[in-house]
Amino acid sequence: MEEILPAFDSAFSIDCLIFGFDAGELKILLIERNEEPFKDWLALPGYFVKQDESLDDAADRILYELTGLRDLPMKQFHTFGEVNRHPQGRVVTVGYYALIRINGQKELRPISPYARKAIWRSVNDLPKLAFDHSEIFSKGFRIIRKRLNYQPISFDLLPEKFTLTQLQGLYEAILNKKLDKRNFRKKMLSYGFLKELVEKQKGVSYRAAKLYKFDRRKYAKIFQSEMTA
Amino acid sequence: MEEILPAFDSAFSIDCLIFGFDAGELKILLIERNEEPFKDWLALPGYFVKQDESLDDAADRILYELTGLRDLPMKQFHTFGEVNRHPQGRVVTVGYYALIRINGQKELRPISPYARKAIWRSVNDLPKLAFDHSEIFSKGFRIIRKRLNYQPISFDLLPEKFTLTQLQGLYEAILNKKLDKRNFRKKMLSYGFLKELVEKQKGVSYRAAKLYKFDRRKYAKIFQSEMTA
DNA sequence: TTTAATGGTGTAATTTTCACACCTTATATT
DNA sequence: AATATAAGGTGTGAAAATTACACCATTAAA
Repeated sequence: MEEILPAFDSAFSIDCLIFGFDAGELKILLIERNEEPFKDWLALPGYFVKQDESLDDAADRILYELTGLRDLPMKQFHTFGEVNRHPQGRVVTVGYYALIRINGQKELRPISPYARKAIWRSVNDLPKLAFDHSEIFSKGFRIIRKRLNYQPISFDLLPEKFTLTQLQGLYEAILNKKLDKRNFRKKMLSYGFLKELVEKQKGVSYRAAKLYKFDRRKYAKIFQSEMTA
Repeated sequence: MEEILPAFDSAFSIDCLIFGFDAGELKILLIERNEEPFKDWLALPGYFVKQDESLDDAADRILYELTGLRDLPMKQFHTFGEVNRHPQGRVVTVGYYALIRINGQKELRPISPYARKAIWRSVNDLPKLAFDHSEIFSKGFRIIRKRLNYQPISFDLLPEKFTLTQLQGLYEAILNKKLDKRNFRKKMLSYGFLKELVEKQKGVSYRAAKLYKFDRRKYAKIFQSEMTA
């Protein structure tokens, strides 16, 4: 191959915003860095892209190496390219996000030595993060929150079987406001992608709620235009 | 600075999707390449980012050098990172877009020798473009079209004074469907950011239409939440 | 004066959104 | 067994937004 690319001291990286939902709180997955710079700081799971892998592939690999999570349906949300965002050189980073089920995941265990551990932290209680990761988080969260107004995206955050109250709690956590119970239920059910189960909630000390499942088939049919973009 | 970045043969670039509107047609700005690879092909205006400039700064500079257009309010829409998208090495490119007034622009004149000229082409009649630019165009156009459903973004595409019919024609060109005249007018006027002028259209051989101006102040007030994200 | 072309306007039906309160059911406690 | 606790579950009316729909007015050119 001819060498015509500019000879830069630069690289690109991926940073991942992985949202989870647990105990009524929206959480995000962070790693404890085990490498300079920002050794011992909390950071978004992120690392350099290799030369022979696409951004999407890199996002999958990097998330796996740093947290043990695999094959999440991650999507790009923004690319960050300020000149001095990385102390050791020019690094442009592509932000990816996914929304997942916390409890559906086995133990989080970093494979790579660059992360000491991976932990969930409430989005309402985040410390200052390494690099410009606090800003990456803010930007990504804003984008995802807005997206929720146009299309329901949150089913991957819940257990497979869930109650309408759980679903509402999730929406409230993301949008950061109270919703009306009757109107919320009416609207969600009207979409037609919730499948009512015979089964009921168990182990609660009050009236057990009906459980629902998310019907991906119908969801995809309804929102296919949004999904292709 | 310590050298710790991976020593890759790689670079990042910017590609710009500049939309214009003229004679009832939505157009896009292309350059005729004057450099290998893809010499003589049509391409999106795009080039490499320098090491000491941010992505946003690079987008401004590159567009200026290739087309003579300056200081457009460009925004990122997606980053493309397939391994073999560039024949000469690993190049990740960040897509930016803007919507502008074709006639408000002085003559388009590339400053850089990399482009022979810059031309407007109808989006409905695009040839195969250099690199993966055809795909970049498709993806960007889809994203922008969808965005139009949530917020009016198109005033920069029209002359300063415009008729409601022109505005409707623009919406129809972007959304690629017919709209109802009365409903469209009612809705647009209800936003409150169109200022009716006393002046009328001139030089038409039929009843002259009222002219309107876009009130940026009011627009910003109404859509500020969308603009900060 | 006629024609061609676009400008400009209103209403009723439908759908969507929003605000709002009470009885029911399951369990735990006494 | 009775009661207390905690959440489950349900409907209606008002207001707002969306949709469908057709005809006369105005201007300049022929």
